[in-house]
Amino acid sequence: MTKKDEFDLKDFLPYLLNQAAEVTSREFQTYYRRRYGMLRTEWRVVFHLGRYGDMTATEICDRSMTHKTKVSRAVKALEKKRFIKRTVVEEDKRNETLSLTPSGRAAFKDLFSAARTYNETVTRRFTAEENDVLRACLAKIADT
Amino acid sequence: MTKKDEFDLKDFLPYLLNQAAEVTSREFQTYYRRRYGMLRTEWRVVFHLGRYGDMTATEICDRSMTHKTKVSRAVKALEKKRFIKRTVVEEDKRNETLSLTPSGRAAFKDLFSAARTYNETVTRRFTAEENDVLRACLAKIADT
DNA sequence: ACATATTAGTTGCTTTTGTAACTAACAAGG
DNA sequence: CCTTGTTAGTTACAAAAGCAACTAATATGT
Repeated sequence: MTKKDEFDLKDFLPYLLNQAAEVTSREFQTYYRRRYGMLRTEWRVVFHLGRYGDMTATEICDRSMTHKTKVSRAVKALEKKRFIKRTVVEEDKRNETLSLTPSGRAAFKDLFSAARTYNETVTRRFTAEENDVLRACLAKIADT
Repeated sequence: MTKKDEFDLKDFLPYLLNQAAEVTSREFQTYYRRRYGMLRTEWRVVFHLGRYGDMTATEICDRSMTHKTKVSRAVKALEKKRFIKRTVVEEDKRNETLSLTPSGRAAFKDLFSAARTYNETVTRRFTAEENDVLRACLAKIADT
C-alpha cells in the first residue's frame, strides 16, 4: 500500500484523520449548534459534567486534552447561557466545581442521546470487528 | 461496546477522530512550520502540486475538500514566499494554473519524504491488517 | 446582441483559536 | 512570617478560519 513512489494522500494518516474528523464533527455539530447555540468545546464540557459528574475546569482539561483557555471560555459562555454554574471550593478557593443547571441537564440528556444515535449511524457502516479495530487504532494514536 | 448506559467518549467517533487528528496534525506540522513557515493549507497545496502536477485552485479545493477562501489565502502566502507561481490560462482567463517554483519543488521533496517517514512511524504501530481497516474506515467516513 | 446566470477567485468583516502574560490562592522552605 | 514557587483560572493581543458580499470572465437563453 505504501510503495515508495505511490505514496499518496489516501495513505497519509494526518490527512485521512483530518478529513474524517472534519466530516463527523460537521455533521454532529448541527445538533448542539442549532438546538443550543453551543460550540464544540462547550458541548464537550457539558458532556463531561453530564456523563462523569461535577468536576473542575482543570479536570476537564486533563480528561479531554483541551487547553485551559478553551475550557475557560467555554465555561464562561455556558454560564451566561445558564447551562452550568460554578461553586468555589471552600477548602481551596482557586478551584471551582462546575455543575449542570436543570436546563443544562436537559440539554445534556438530549444531546447525549443524539450523540448515541449519530454514533450508531456511523457505526452501522462497519462490521463489529472493523469498529473494534478502528476505535483501538484511534485511541492508540490519540494517547501518545 | 456500546451498551446503552455505558456510552462513553471513548466510543464516540467524532471525539476519537478529533483527538487522533489533532495529535498527528500537531506532530507533523512541526516540519512544514519550522522548516518552511507553512500553514496546514499551504502544505496541502504544495503537496497537491508536487504530487499530482500543476492545477488550478479550484481543482485543489475539490480534491481536498477545502474551502476556496482557505486555498486562496494559502496560494497568496505561498506566492509571497516564492514557493509557487500562477499563470493565467489564456483560453479562460478566470483560471490560473498553479505550479511550484524550484524552491517550492525542493520544499515539496523534503516534506514529501518527511511525510512518508512520519507516516511510517505511525503505521508501524499497527499490523498490516489493522492499517488496512483503519484507512478503509477513514476513507469511507470522509467521503460522505 | 443583451440581460441573466455561472464560475474562478478575492476581500472585508466577524468569530474562534493560540500564545503568553497576568491575577489570585495556596504551598513550602528558611 | 516572608520570599519563592506552583496551581487554577482569566484576559489581551495576534493568528487563523468562516461567511458573505464582491469583481471579473465566460456561458446561456431569448
